Amino acid sequence: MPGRPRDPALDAAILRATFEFVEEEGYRRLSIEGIAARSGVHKQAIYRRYRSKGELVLAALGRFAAERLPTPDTGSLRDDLVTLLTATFAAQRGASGQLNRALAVEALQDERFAARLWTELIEPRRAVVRAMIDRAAERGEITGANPDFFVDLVYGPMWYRLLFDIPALDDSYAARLADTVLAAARGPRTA
Amino acid sequence: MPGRPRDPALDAAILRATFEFVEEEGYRRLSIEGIAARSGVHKQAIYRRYRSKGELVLAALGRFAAERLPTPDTGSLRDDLVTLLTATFAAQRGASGQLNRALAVEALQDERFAARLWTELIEPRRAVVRAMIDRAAERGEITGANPDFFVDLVYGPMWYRLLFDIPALDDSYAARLADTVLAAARGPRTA
DNA sequence: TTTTCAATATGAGACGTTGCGTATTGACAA
DNA sequence: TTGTCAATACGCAACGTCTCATATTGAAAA
Repeated sequence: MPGRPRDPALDAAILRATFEFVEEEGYRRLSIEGIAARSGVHKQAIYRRYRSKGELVLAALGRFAAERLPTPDTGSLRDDLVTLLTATFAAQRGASGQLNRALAVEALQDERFAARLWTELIEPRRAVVRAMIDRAAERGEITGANPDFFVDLVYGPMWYRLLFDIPALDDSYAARLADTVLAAARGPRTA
Repeated sequence: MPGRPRDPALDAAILRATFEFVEEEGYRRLSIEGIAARSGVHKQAIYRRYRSKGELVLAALGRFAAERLPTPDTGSLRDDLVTLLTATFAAQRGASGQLNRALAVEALQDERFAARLWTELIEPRRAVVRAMIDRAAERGEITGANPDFFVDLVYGPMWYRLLFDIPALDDSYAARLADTVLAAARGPRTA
């Protein structure tokens, strides 16, 4: 039962190397063996911790990025959205974007991993937006129909640009998206 | 100069095998060697025609799916959108969806291929929606600001669900999305 | 208290597999 | 004579597994 404990320095070295690697060279060249070589950690030490590259990237993203995203509650749906999206998009322009791309590749090739990604990463972030929408509905700011669908409207364009054109995800894009979601959530002009 | 001409039967066999393969087994197992084995065509015959798996899939999608999408012009933006999205989403639930996923994987790993994909496939489809929006603006149905941004609103959620949950792309999703884009395009309620 | 022992981690290195993309060969069609 | 065809082999990269000797830990035995 006791056994030698895992070296926490290796945990950190692995995640750090993953982060740096993907930031410098993009997802294309990211490989377990590459991370092992870069971090000086043996390949097996990585496989002992993560079953696949996807799990490793998921852990790396959780460690370095997810906690830094805000959970705004300003009293205005638009301000909440702008705050969240500005920070989120800024992260996508850095390592987070590359890691998200990596996760997308893994998810596209493995349905079970896609499910894990959804519940562990995507859904929690959806919940943040859903809560913002719910609060706005309570305040009477919008009509509360289908909050879940509006969440797609928020994150859909982000992933779309994450796939094809990350630099498009700038502050003005965030603001426009916030305005647009707001307009849509308010319902058709002809009440 | 002439030399022996390529066998058109091979062209067809390759594309057909690609189509069937991806439909039955998803993208995960799609490989040039697998397609070669399945179609009875030799690997080199494929490489003679396509430089990479991405180009092959791009060709297959162009051949079997892209031409079947409608270019509606009903006189109503909502009807145009519903018609286009219903047909597009239906295609995504079949082989087109798998092929698009395959293209996404290739694009994520190769910037140059991503650029090709954008200009050859994504942009033409965006143009269809942009044209619909432009016509609506001319009719005074909507305010004509930023048609390109609204195109993101149309295709963003589609790719998002293409990544994580294809079955969600049903007729009701198409209708809701059309309604929502319309509401957003009309601008804020307070004129 | 000291020793022993089972359990686990570590780096090093090798292994078989898959898929990539390239090259060679000889037959064959224009 | 040129380019396609099938067949086959090749080098490369990365995967994921395995064995080995060594190191580190907690618990049990002396």
